[in-house]
Amino acid sequence: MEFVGTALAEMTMPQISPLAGEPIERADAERLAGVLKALADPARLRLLSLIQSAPEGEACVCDLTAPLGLSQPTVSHHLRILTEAGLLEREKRGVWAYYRLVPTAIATIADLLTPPRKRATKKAR
Amino acid sequence: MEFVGTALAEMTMPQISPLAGEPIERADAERLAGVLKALADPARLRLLSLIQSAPEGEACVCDLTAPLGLSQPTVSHHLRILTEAGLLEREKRGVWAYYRLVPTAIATIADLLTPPRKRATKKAR
DNA sequence: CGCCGATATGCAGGCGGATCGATGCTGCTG
DNA sequence: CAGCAGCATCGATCCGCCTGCATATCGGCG
Repeated sequence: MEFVGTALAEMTMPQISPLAGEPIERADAERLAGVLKALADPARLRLLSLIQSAPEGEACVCDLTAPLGLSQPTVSHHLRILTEAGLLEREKRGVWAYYRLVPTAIATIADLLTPPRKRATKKAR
Repeated sequence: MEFVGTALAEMTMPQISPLAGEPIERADAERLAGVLKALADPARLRLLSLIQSAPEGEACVCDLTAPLGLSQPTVSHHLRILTEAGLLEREKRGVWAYYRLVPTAIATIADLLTPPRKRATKKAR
């Protein structure tokens, strides 16, 4: 369901802090859980790590299957989930599909989880 | 598996940044994924939120079943998972079991996810 | 001491997800 | 224009997990 892809944006804009202040709504919990579920997999964490540390910050599928020890369809599957979650972006160049991290996606998730050490609205830290 | 409970501490100490710098090892990925998996559930996110926003920052099972709309065994099950993941701590007082957030647990996860905003080693492309 | 209320655990059903092999699709390339 | 290489999709299998019902356990109370 690619609604997950929009979940990050929807939660980012109102800047809700799910784990601070008022109890979160069921819908917010499901959206955040959807994004976290995309992260909560060893293979996908390693994919993000591999792509982030790749030469140009990008990598194609053929570069990722070997380090992971997974079949190409499985890697494509994980990349698809990460992309739909809004964590990766895909660019097709010729025969290759290059994936790279969406700049602030993961940081956004981290901010959503971080409780407000400060009072009301936190700016930066 | 209560090894998950120790996962947070193990990752915290060396202050590894799974999603920054070198590609993470398989073991680190599995540990982090284990903790994230505990978070990646709507019911558990709402539990954390409810407990955090409760009067004394603590709540017993009987206070949580109604807001969640889940059966008591199911709520106990989720609380158990969160506790084993190191996110909650349990205190039995009389007949009641009070749960509260482990102070910096979630913030630790957020820090693990947060890429180095500080230009430590990587160039921020 | 026996009952009741608050939790935890066992058990089972049902659904989602991780994985792989096979297959289809699309650009290169000779 | 064949053939091949890189990816995505499909179908199937296997495993883990969320949930509820039933039951066990433990502490307080009459």
